[in-house]
Amino acid sequence: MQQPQLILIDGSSYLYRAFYVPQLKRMQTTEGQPTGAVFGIVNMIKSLMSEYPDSNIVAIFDAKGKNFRHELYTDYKANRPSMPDELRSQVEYVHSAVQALGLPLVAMPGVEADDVIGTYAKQASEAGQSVLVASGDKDLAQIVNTKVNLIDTMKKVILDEAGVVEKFGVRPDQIVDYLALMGDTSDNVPGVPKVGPKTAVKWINEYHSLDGVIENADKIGGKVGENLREFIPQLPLSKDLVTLRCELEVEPALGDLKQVAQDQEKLIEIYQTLQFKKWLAELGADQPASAGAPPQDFKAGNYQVVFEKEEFLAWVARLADSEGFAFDTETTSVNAQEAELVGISFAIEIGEAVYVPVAHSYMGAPEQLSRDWVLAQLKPLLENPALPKIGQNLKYDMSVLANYDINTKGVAFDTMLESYVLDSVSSRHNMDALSQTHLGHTPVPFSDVAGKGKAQLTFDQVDIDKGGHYAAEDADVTLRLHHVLMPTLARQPKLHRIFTELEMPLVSILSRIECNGVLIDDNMLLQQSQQLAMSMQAAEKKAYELAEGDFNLASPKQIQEILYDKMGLPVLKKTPKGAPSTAEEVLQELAVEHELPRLILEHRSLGKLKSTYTDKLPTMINAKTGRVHTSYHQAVTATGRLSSSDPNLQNIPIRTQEGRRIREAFIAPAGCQIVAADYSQIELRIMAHLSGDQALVSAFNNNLDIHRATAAEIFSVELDAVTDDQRRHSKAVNFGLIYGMSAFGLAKQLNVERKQAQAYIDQYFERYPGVKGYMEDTREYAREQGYVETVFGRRLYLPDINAKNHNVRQYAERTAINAPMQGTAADIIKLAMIAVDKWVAERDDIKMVMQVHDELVFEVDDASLSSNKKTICKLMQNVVELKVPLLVEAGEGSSWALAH
DNA sequence: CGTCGGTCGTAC
DNA sequence: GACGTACGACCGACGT
Repeated sequence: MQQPQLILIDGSSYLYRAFYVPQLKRMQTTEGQPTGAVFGIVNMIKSLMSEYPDSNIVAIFDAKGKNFRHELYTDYKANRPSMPDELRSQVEYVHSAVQALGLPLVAMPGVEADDVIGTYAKQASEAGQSVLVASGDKDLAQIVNTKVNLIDTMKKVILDEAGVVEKFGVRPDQIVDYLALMGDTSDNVPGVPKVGPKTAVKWINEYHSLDGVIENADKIGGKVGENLREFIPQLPLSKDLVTLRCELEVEPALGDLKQVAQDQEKLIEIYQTLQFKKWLAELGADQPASAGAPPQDFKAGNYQVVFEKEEFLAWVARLADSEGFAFDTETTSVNAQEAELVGISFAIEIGEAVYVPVAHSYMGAPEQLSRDWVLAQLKPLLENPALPKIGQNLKYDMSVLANYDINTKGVAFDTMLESYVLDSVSSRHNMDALSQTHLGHTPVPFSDVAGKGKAQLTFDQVDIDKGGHYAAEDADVTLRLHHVLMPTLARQPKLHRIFTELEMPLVSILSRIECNGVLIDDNMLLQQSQQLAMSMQAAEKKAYELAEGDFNLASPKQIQEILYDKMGLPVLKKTPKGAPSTAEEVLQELAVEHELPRLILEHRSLGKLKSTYTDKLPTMINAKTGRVHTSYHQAVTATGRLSSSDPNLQNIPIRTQEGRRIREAFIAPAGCQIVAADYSQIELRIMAHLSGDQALVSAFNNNLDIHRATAAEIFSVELDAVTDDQRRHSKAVNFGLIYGMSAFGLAKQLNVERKQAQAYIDQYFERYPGVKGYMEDTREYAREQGYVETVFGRRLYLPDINAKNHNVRQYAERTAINAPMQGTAADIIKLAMIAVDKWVAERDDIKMVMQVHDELVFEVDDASLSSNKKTICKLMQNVVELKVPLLVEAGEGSSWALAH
């Protein structure tokens, strides 16, 4: 059968099968919504569609509720557990996906999917059509004939009549008899005890049918014979149960089943929700349009490479006369601190760009203009604040140029940040992605020019013509992106202000902070590493003794085997995947009773400190500067925070004694002190401002200890009667509120009954009704607008806020609560950095060296320590006026640890 | 031998 | 299932 005219998919059978495929079982979205069954079914349908493009494909599912078989036999499917929640939550998606793929979806109440399939197959084959039934269910073998075949797509085998005989040992018309004899444990259909496939086939081949077997029951000896005779009265019922009803009045009628075109938008929506990235890419929708600008035609540009002085000077003149230009540096490294400039490209008009190579050094490379000479010509332009520069991730180019003593000014438009401010959530902001979405153009990939993997060349080894085209295209694409994104941004005044007054000024500041770097005492860290190694060895040795064997203390899987399988400790909690959890809190619980989990915990925390911090940080010290230069990322987080990497300086330990020692290695050079200034309770203050809640506002206005004040309210006691425990519990409530925590989460955090946690929350909302109202309003606003905003108007889209799925929607709701507070805090510290930097720029006795979300860290000369500290606090506190004051606490010391 | 997803743990 | 935002180490499965 080449191309069957009709394909009938047994949706329900695949639903279960896909769900239980081990590889698919683990699939879920980042929010924890399982997706494997949807993936499996959609994958199967897609492959059928591509294999049989000319066939009419229809999907049939079981309808909800009981069917006629339950009436025939009350115990029908009685053994079957109800559908697991992880599968139930996917059914809705499967149905939408099937329909979005263009397939008619049939689900008839009162009968099973198999009956409907049987009926359609019969009608179609009698009308002369060839039919292919896609199912993993053996029951359907009974409807196979010359026109109707069965396919098991998971195993890729087509069963015709001969195939059925080969697989089951009986003909299709004997399948019901065969099934009746065996029974079916999963459906709870009774059969003859001790009769399985082998015996059933033997009997049917001997006596041709169930009736034949029954007639000859006396001739069969042994225990099975006895069983057969005993169960003969049951067999007609069993046969009835396994026989498909192929004479149904089906709705819709066969003639009305017509596969239609895919609904791309709907598919994209589903794939986005379920995070099926590969398929999004197939639909060209992996980068959703945020600016809504129609992709323009991208005509190949006029790209040149410049080798001659005169030609270059002509370009310099043009750049100087322009009203702004896009540029891009090409270098030897993605790390700006280590990067050497290889070339630089410019674009003034769309479609025209030039590349100036200055340091390509492969064998046979043509002679180029000298780097120093080129930079000397460019320096006045690049440092001219009145000449606007456009770039993609300009911080990188600025940092590279800074190492050639060029202090880039007029850093006006960064396309990465234009995109980020427009939509921080649903898009990525790298140039290739932006070009794809907004220009409908795929730039030459870097790997095409430089290769990939081990064989990847640094740009100085890249052929000048190839590299020149690549580099010129980058400048051109950047300019084009700017022309698309900036007008969109300009139409939204609040976002435009965030961009021009917050994000763009920050670019130079971050470049400077990175360039400053921070001084690290590597000897101190190496010593700590050695101590940690010794402690770890000791823990390891004891653990092996207790476990009576060696195992990897760092492997959750092996710990699982030892603790739960070998030692039989109780499983207190499972991971989302169903494996017994070895997470910190679980082991902590077990550690009360047992030594081994305590040792594992100890080993784990020591190992974490060692590998992530004390071993790693010394390797990150730049050989030239002797300092550590992190990268701050300005277009990563959904809320507007910065992130830090290579190394991440925003998660250096502080909460535990041993961890805190790492901060002792963050030091000031001789003659300087570290000053750390952090906003006190900034997110709660923002909550007070946003909600306007009287009690909360007045608590801050009276400069109360906020957790104590909360405790006084929740527990209805006087401020000075608050116990330590009450304060601790209130602190958790305050944090929980910021994160949109539930009673369950709070209970877990505090190790109290859920009821008690709920009582705290209820009491809180009663005492702070403004907060309650604010949270309700925020959810409502998010549902209506599809986004939430910070105080300054930074926008955060919540595409899932109206999702059907409970989990997904709740996740979006928590984000809606948290984002305005976290985002406003991020905006405020960015403003503070701008204010502080303006002041710092005019002095040489202070440097900004780190930002950690609500904290700024400086190196300050001893001489001007106390006055500078005061100024920092003043600048940070007064950067914005809210309904409550901002409080900044600053400390000083020879190390970061001491500055707290 | 590299890539990638899952899990865990650090920060605010 | 259940607390928001990140980065990164390690493990183990998988593919070249």
